[in-house]
Amino acid sequence: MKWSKAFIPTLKEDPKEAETPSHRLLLRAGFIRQHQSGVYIFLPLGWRSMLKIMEIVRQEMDAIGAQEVMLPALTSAKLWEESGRWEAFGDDMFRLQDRKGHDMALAPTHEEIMTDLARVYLRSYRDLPQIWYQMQTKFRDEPRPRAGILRVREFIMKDSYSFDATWEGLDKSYELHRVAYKKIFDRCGLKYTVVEASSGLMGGSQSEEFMVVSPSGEDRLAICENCGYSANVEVAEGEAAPAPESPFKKREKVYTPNVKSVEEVSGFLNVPPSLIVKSLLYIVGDRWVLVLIRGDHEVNETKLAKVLGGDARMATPDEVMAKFGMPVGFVGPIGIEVDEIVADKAVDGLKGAVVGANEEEHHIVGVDIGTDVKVSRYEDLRTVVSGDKCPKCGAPLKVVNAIEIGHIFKLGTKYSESMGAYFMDKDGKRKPIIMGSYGIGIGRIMAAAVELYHDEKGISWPMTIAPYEIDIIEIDPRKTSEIAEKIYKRLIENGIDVIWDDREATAGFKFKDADLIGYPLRLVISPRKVKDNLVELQFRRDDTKIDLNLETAVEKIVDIVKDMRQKAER
RNA sequence: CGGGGCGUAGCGCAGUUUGGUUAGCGCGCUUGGUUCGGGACCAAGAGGUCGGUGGUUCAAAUCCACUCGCCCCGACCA
Repeated sequence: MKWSKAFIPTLKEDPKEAETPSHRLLLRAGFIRQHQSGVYIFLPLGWRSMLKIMEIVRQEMDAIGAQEVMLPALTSAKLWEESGRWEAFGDDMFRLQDRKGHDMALAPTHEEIMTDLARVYLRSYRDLPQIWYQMQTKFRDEPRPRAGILRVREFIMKDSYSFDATWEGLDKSYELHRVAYKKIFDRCGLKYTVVEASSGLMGGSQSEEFMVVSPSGEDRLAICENCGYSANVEVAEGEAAPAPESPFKKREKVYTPNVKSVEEVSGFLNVPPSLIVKSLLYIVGDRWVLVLIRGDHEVNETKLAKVLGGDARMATPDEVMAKFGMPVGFVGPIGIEVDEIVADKAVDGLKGAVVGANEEEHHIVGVDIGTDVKVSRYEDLRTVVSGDKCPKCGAPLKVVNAIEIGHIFKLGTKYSESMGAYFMDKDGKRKPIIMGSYGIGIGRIMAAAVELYHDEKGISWPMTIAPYEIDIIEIDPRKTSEIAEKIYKRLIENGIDVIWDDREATAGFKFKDADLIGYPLRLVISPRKVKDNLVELQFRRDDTKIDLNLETAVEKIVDIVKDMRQKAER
């Protein structure tokens, strides 16, 4: 591509709406443009990178025997009603009606459509296993799109689905995906971790996420730098640091006027939050459950749902007032009449703790949880925090932000059963197809790469997903265009993705653009060096430069590009 | 949905508090010339429903009401 003919609208100044690096740089470098909140246009450079990512994904999916299809984005409400997700998706689903008044949805994911296909054609164990995938636009009406293309309402996802006759088969399909995903992300040049994830309430037995650690990410991971343990905080385990010794040796009720929150209690009584026990009321069906957790900890709703059941919900202040006649801030475990008291493990054995007195304006100090409170069971109910001990090796855990770029998931028979996807097994019995689903966010790979590889000057792409591999910069096009064109053509002949900056502009201008966009290589052609029969090759990543002899430059560059394509594969 | 911020030329902003000529500045754009290894210089130009609607006023970018859109924090959530 000649730059003079290209549509690459770079911006000299930062767009004010962009804060995260990938958002800011992708806008500035002319990769994307916003159309509305959470909806983006991919400009030529951005689309080239997206296509390269998709091609890597395609190659690795095909390599495990997966077959590409293209499903509709415009889907009938009927299928969603069958699986129960017409309701379950709620406001996250974009809905519309056709002229006849039929309900439809813009698909947020494709389990239902795939299952619908499978139930018609996969009738025998002889038809299994199958892996089908597609790359297409998904629609989710996110309550709050953010960070450019990191969280959007319209996005391209690779989603694949496996169909197996046996659970061992599912394990195999899952493992194939896990290996393929590693190859994909390696080839995209990303640094990532694979973490245990929540299998939620879907009844799935296993689920892992592929995460790129980045301050811009929305997910949070607990990682152990000592033994490599890593998990999404939704499911991560860890042992809390013990609370310090309490100043309260004797159990007594104290007057705490207008002091409700943990912070206020901590300040008023001059006691660390870890010695305060929060008492939270949950309603499970028609039962009231009191949940105890340390003041410096947060309840983990995913874990709680596992312990109490999926329908558990926190009681509203009004409900608490109606049943117990006091504000939530003064609820406590002593003398309260509930159906069960469940405590987090970190509360076990706590001595000299501070709890609500079940009486307005009062707390009780010096409480020994084991003896003073009737706890029916201690469970892991809290979200781990930095500094907790690793469950595997005991070293301190770190909690970091991360971008989820892929998720693999053993679905089991949820969809096949609800939608009637059964096959006839060897033994003549009719059985539900065992499914897995596996997603990759194509745009998120692009954004994650920018988050990972950028500096104050701009982006620095991995060779494999750069929009162009090399940028030929002419310092003075009037004097060197013949040489530049010859090299340009020969690089193209050798399969190199090259852009030739033939614009009438100063050298500095071209360098700034090149730095911003982040081409891995630059070939600088200047009259000065050409006189000595030389051209200069510059590397974006480490800002090094080497001189190449004009005669052998092309061969050398081809070797280097090929080498760098490999290196991204690690 | 709660809290905060913003909307003035393609982009970034000033002007709004205290209403008053023809709404400015930088970048970008056009034309001509000079430059040519890190976002060049000189000269001349083009470009605006001041997000929208309604109101107050002799007079509104500026005051009032409503409304639309965008960003950030939180809540929610595949």
